[in-house]
Formats: sequence, structure tokens, C-alpha cells
Amino acid sequence: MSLVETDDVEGGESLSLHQRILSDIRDKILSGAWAPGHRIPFEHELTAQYNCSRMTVNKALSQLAKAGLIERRRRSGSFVRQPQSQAAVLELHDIRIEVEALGLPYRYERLERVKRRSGAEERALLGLAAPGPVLALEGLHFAGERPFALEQRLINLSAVAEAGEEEFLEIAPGPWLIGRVPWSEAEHRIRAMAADETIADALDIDAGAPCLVVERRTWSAEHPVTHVRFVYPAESHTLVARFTPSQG
Amino acid sequence: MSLVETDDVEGGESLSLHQRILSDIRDKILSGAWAPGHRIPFEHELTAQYNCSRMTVNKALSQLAKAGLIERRRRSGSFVRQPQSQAAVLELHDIRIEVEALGLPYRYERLERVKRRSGAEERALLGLAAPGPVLALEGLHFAGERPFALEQRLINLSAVAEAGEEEFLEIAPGPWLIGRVPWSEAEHRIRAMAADETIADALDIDAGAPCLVVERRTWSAEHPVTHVRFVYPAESHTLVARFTPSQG
DNA sequence: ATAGCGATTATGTATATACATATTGAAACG
DNA sequence: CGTTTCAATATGTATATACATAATCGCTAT
Repeated sequence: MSLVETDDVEGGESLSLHQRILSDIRDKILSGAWAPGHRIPFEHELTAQYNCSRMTVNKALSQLAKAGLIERRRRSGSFVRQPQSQAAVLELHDIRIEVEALGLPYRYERLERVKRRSGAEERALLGLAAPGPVLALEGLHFAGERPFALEQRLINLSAVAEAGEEEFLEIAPGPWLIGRVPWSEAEHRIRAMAADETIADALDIDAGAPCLVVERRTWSAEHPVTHVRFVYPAESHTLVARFTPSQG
Repeated sequence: MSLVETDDVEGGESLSLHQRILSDIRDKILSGAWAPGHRIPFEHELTAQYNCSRMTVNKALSQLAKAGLIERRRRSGSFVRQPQSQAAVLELHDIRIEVEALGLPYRYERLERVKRRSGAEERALLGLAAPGPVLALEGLHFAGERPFALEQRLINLSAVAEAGEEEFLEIAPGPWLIGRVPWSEAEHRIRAMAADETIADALDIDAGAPCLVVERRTWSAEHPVTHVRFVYPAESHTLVARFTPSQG
């Protein structure tokens, strides 16, 4: 069974066998050759076709199933799934890195820092059940001399007590938290908003000007950690997400 | 080796063994118990610990590595990776489904449909190298009686010839394309914008009002397929993305 | 000392095998 | 005729094993 009939001169790359099987099938699906609903050859057929063991075929098919490209049904076989779930990998970069990528000097400046017990609104933002101590921060990210983004943040001090000791005068709370608290879950909300007086003032734009607002809530092992709202002037910012339906 | 010493009364769920190993390790990492850089027990240690074969442990560790939570080094072992890459899974729903989820009747209405050779600007939007036939569409998605989103779309007719035959009078091009052309790659751009005259008119809002703009380019096996721009009035729309750093 | 070499070790990939589990289709039965 | 039962089948998971590959450690010879 391991004669390795090198009759497939085509590939010649350095892919492992199960990767080659996976990508062959994925290409058939993406090229449309195998339409949604089409039944993929049974494991034992692929086993014969690639002259390999079932485990190897299984590895490829399991991954395709996890990627959502195919659906596996016992006794029936594996089928190309109907609608591509349009799941996109959206990477939200560190603002410092974003700014420096523009070739501009980066600076963070704290505007406000208040420690208090969470009110009802703040509990809602954080997803907290009971009141507790929170740290409310407001700061500005600069690109050169111009304000690049306004940050309004709540930190749940019950989850991250050390944050209470930190001043955050020139270090942004984002990177500080990342290095300290591993996150297990997060939620983004992205929307457009007209700048109100406060925001217009901070960002040095006209009141009513359109802004992109990105809100993020983060949990670590079930505990709410932080809620942050970034407000970008519309001209200065675009979120870009590039992605593929599966993960190869 | 398969005595299955049921000494672990704790779990009791219905997870497969490799899933349990995976989630145990993931929890240790996410809880911070194993900090970045920490060396994870060797495969043969986990093999002993869980009283299972190396293949089973390997399956768990391979998946953690693919998810980016750990890094594997030959001869050295596996290590918790440094920075959580903040990759978010952003799902962009079908607008029809979004509207119907709000309990409102959905309707699509075509505003414009022009077939022409692509100009320079359109080639840039689509990512086309050479000029070719394109279909330019403009349409409105309604939630009840109110305009919900404006859609401006270019379809590369060299890639999807059949689209040239379709009128798209009441069927939105999005779902039509999804069912016909499998996509292999896409790119999103998300930004805020002030409504210009055309947009304000179509969406029945004031000129200058903030809008959320989502642009998407899609490829199928290297060929540019379509470029679409959705414009939402700021009040009517928020993108939500919920995600975890790994994929369990 | 140090450059080179081989033994050791952990991971990477694959095989052959085994049994569990869900589902289907057909035969047996009331 | 409808229902139950059962065997066949494809996937799901796990084992034991084997060899490949890369990196590191320690020894040796220069």
C-alpha cells in the first residue's frame, strides 16, 4: 500500500499529502466544478485515488468540514455546502502601528482618568451584572500634530486590579492590557456617527462631521475586561479586511 | 493502553479526547496560567497524562498551532505564542436577512443598469489589468418603506458572462452572484462618509449626514468578480463582529 | 578553544487497524 | 400495508507503529 506510484508528476511541490488532497478538493469547489450539493467522493474512493490511507483522506476532509466548505453526513457521504458563509477575518491593528505605517510620529495623550463605581450605563457597556469599581479613561492618539483617534475606555477593575495603579499618561491602555490580560472573547461594533461637540473639539473637526466609530468589548474567561470606543474622523480612517472563505 | 482509567470524573461532557486536551490547554493559556513563552508539556508527557496515544495529543496541539495560540519547534517543544493576533471574524450578512431580522418587509429595487467597457476608475475598483465589459448596477434595499441601504456595484462580465443577461430588477445582485460564483478571496473596506447629493437623495436623508460605507471586492480563483459599495445611513446600521482568538 | 560530527530528541506525516455511531435501505413481521 | 428490525455503510475517533526531518547537545579531533 505504500508503493507511492509517482504517477502524479503534476504537483511536484512540497505539500504534504493531506494538504494536497485538501487543496485539490477546495479548488474543485471554488472553481465551481463541484457545485453546492455535489457529493464528494467517499473516503474510500479518495483512498484509492490517491493511493493512501483513510486517515490521510480523513484529515483533509475533516479540515474542509471545519472550514465550512463541505458538510459530512454519516452513511451518506460528504457534500459541498450551499452558501459560502461570508466570514471575514478582520484585523484591528494597534493604532501606534497604524500611525507609524503612515510614516507619521505617534503620540498618546491622556485627557481624563477617573476611578469610580460603575453606573447602570457603564455596566451595560461592559456587560457587568453587578456594580463594581471601574476605571474610566479618555485619551487622544496623535499622528504627527493632528488628532488621529479619540479613545474612550472603561476597564473593569474587578478583573484587572493592577490597572487601578497605572496612570496611562503617555502609554495607551490598549497595548498595556494586551500584554497583561489574555482575551478569550471580544465583540466589535462598527458604525458611523456625526461628531458631537465633545468629539469635534477633541478631534479638531467640525461638529456634525462624519466619524467612524469602532467599539470593542473584551472578555477574559467569562469576565468582562474592558469596553473601548475609538472615534476616527471619516477622512483619516478605513478599516480593511482581506480574507478567504476557508483556511487552506 | 486502553484501560481508560476513568479517574477524571470532572469533565463528564461528550467531548472527544483530543478536543478535551485542546480546550484544557487553551484554557490554561487564556487564563494566563501559562504565560506567553511558557513551554507546553511534550507530546509524550501529555500522552502519559491523558493516558492516550501520541496521535491524539498531536491532533490537539496541531490545531492549537494552526489557530496561532502556540508555536511548535522541533526538538524544543511547543510554546505559548507571544502576542494575540487580534483577528476578528466579521460576518457580513445578507441584507435581506438583516432586514427581515428586524421584523420589517424587505424589498430590492433597481435604480440603474448599464453595460459598458470599463474605464480607468472602474478597472481600479475591480482590480482589473485590462479594459473589458462590465455591468454597472445601482439599487436600493428597503426595510419597509424606508431605504435601508444603497448599493453601487460593478460586475466583471469577463468573469461572469451570464450576469449580462440578468435584469436585476427585483433580485439583488449579491444573492444572485453568491449562488453562481464561488468566491475565493475578498476584501472589505469600511469607512464613514458624509452623504453627497446623490446618496442623500436615494436614501432620503440630509446631504452631509454621516453614512457607513462598506466596500467589498471579490475574486474567484484570481479573477476579479465584483466590486460593491453599500451605503447605510448612520442611524440604521451597525456592523457587529463577535469572535474568539482561536477556533476551539 | 572551536569547528565538525554524530547521537538524541521532539515534532511531522503517514499507515494499518479497530471499534463506535449514525443513518439508510431492505427484509421480516404483525 | 405499515411498522419494526437488522445489516450494510460512511464517517468519527482512537491506537500502535514507522520513518522523516529539524534542532540541539555533547563529544572528538584539529
